[in-house]
Parts: sequence; C-alpha cells; structure tokens
Amino acid sequence: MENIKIHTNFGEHLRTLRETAGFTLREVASTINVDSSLLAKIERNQRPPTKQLIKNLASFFHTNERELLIEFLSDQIAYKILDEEGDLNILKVAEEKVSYLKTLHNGNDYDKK
Amino acid sequence: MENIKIHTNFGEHLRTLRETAGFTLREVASTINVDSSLLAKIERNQRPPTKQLIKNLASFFHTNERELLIEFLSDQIAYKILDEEGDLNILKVAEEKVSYLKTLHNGNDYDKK
DNA sequence: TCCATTCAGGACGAATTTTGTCCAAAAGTA
DNA sequence: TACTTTTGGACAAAATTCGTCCTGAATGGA
Repeated sequence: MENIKIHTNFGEHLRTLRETAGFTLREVASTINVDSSLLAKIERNQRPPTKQLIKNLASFFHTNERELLIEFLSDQIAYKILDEEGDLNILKVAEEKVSYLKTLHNGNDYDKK
Repeated sequence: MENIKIHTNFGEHLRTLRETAGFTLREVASTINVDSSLLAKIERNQRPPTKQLIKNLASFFHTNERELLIEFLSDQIAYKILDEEGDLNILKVAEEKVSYLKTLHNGNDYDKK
C-alpha cells in the first residue's frame, strides 16, 4: 500500500514524480538532455515520449522503467479506444489475438516452409 | 454457429471475404477505386487500410462495417502488444483507463472552467 | 508453347506527420 | 519589480505514410 494513486496518465505520473522529487522542468530536462519545453509538453500529454526518453526518465527518478513504459503504452491504447466510442470489444478481441498468437509462437512448427 | 472461423487478422479476413464472394483483386479494387496492388498489400497485412476503405469494403461485401473496423483496430493493438513481449498487462491497464475515463465523461462537470 | 490473367512485391515521389528547438508570453514567487 | 518556471505557438528537418507504377512469378487455358 505504498503509494495510493488513482490511474491518471503518463504525463501526470511524470509530473508527480518530478514534483515529489523536487525538481524543476529545466533541471530534469537538462540532465537528461532534452529541451525543457518538450518535457513540459510530455507532462501535459501534448507530445509522446520516445522510448529512450522513458528510459532516461526512469533512470533519473530511480523508478521502474517497465512500469513507466506500461503507463505510456496503455495510455496510447486507451486514447485510441476512446476515439472509437470507448468500445471495449476492441480490447477484448485484441487480447484474444495476442493470446492466440503467443501460443503459436511457443508451440509448434508454424513457420515451416 | 454460422461461420466458424478461428481468429486470424484483418487481411486474411478480407481475403476470405473476397474469395468466398468470388472476386479477383482487380475487380474489387477497381469498383472501390483503389490500386489493386494496394488492396493486395492490405490483404497481406503489409499496409493498413484507411477507415474510408474499410467502409467501402464493408459496403462492397455487404458485411458489417463496425465488425470489420474492430477486426482492424484490434489487429493494430495486438501487434503493438506483441512488440512488447506480448505483455497483457498493458491491455489490462488500458482497459482500466478507458473504463475510468468513460465514467468521467458520463458523470460530472469535469470540464468546467 | 504462347498468351492472358492474377497476384506479389519493390521503388518511387508527394503528402503528411513527427520531432526537437527556439522564442516569447504567461504565471508564479519573493 | 525582478527573477524563475512553465506554457504554448511557430518552425524546419527528419521520418513516415500513402497511393501508384512497374516488373516478375505463377497459374491456367488453348
């Protein structure tokens, strides 16, 4: 129960991280080598972060990179679904496909020529 | 139990539709006004269809447009997840976010200035 | 074999989108 | 006011997307 935090989104998460740690945008930006304006936009979800940036941010804040990445990727998907009237069927079908495709990869000689 | 069909993907689905109906690529392509080479690529999942194209295809084959769209969108998401080691957590988190954001929209004055 | 048709897929340019930066205005703080 | 931080528009370079064109492989019929 370390950190009760209702789901928000990548940007807010990032901002919380930064403010909790007590840094300004400029400080974080300069040490990970990005324009502070860009970082500001990322925190406001106006620009997507690159994977490398997520990596650098995770390292800067000593937080889990994978978790941060999931936060971002799930955001992307969530907003795409919302674009489609929030139709959760899309996710359900996608999940089935992933599961199915994963069994293929583990399993048998599907790639035989 | 009308049509038993294991999950495949948008392209294969489309190809099945076309072959079942007995059309050549060129025939379909020319009546919906796209290059047949493009349509071929779409059937092989080498190019994504536009929404308008999906619409036209659904109309051409007298099939459900929404269903076809879901087939395509779920594909996109599934492949993205597979890129990420098939981590289904991403989908789980995305779903929570969608649900959460939907309650916001229905509910209260979140947009007040 | 020759011809016709279908499909696969590479290459290309035009159009669009994305990415990071710069700069100025706004907001916040003392 | 003076100073710092954050916001956000504008911009160019880079990357990606989109549709088309063209060649070649495969198939099938006469």
